[in-house]
Amino acid sequence: MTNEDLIWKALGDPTRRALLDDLASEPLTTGELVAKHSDLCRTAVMKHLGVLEDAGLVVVRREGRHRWNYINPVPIDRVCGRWIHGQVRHLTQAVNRLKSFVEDQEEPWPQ
Amino acid sequence: MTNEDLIWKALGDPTRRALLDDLASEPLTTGELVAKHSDLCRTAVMKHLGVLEDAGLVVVRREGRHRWNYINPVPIDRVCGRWIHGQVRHLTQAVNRLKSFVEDQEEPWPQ
DNA sequence: TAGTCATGTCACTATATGGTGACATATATC
DNA sequence: GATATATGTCACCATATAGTGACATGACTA
Repeated sequence: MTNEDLIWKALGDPTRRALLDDLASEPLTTGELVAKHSDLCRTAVMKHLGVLEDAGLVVVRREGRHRWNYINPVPIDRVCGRWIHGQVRHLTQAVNRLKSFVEDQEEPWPQ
Repeated sequence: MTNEDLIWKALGDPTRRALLDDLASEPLTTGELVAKHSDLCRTAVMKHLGVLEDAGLVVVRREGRHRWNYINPVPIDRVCGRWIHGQVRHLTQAVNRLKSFVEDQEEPWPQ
């Protein structure tokens, strides 16, 4: 399991992306995050934070009895650069291929 | 489960990202993809292709007894634009927060 | 020091997921 | 038509994952 795999797996869960969204604007304690997600118990939030921390997407600072969770956008940017831009590099030719085969189809392809 | 959730979930598996890598350079039949992944049985490859198709990341064209799998980079680009760029937008201030708190720590934060 | 508050940890459950083999269908080829 | 080939489908298994409640730890506060 490479670090990049950990990042993708962490981002694969909608709850974890929501947690990252919360942390994007400001660091929050675990308790504050739990308060924002009334549908989850505290243990579930902590598990998700653990996954995000293992992936390096969240960095933790302990202060007294508080645990401050910081988003770490660097890995996101790295993955975006290495994989997604690599994919998008093929966009033009792939779209051309799609166009040429869609001419023989009735249904349009997914947006 | 929104379409965006399906995309992230599909990208969360390393095997599926490898399949997309294969399709990035050229469309392939299912049999050709199976040949490229000797560690997987054909059924497993087809399941992964089904997940990618549900997410709209792969488009299928049937030709006789062949099934041609095309990558569809449009959703990847859309997700990259809507979520990742939104995350990276916070990069500067987040990095500043990280820097300021790291001054009080010994260990550097994950790369 | 006693109590509370926030966090950490453990055992457990239900479901999702990745993987497989067996069998069915459809198409090209002899 | 008989056969080989590529794909489709089904039931099944093992494991990973998300989630929960109960309990433990550790720090602030009266």
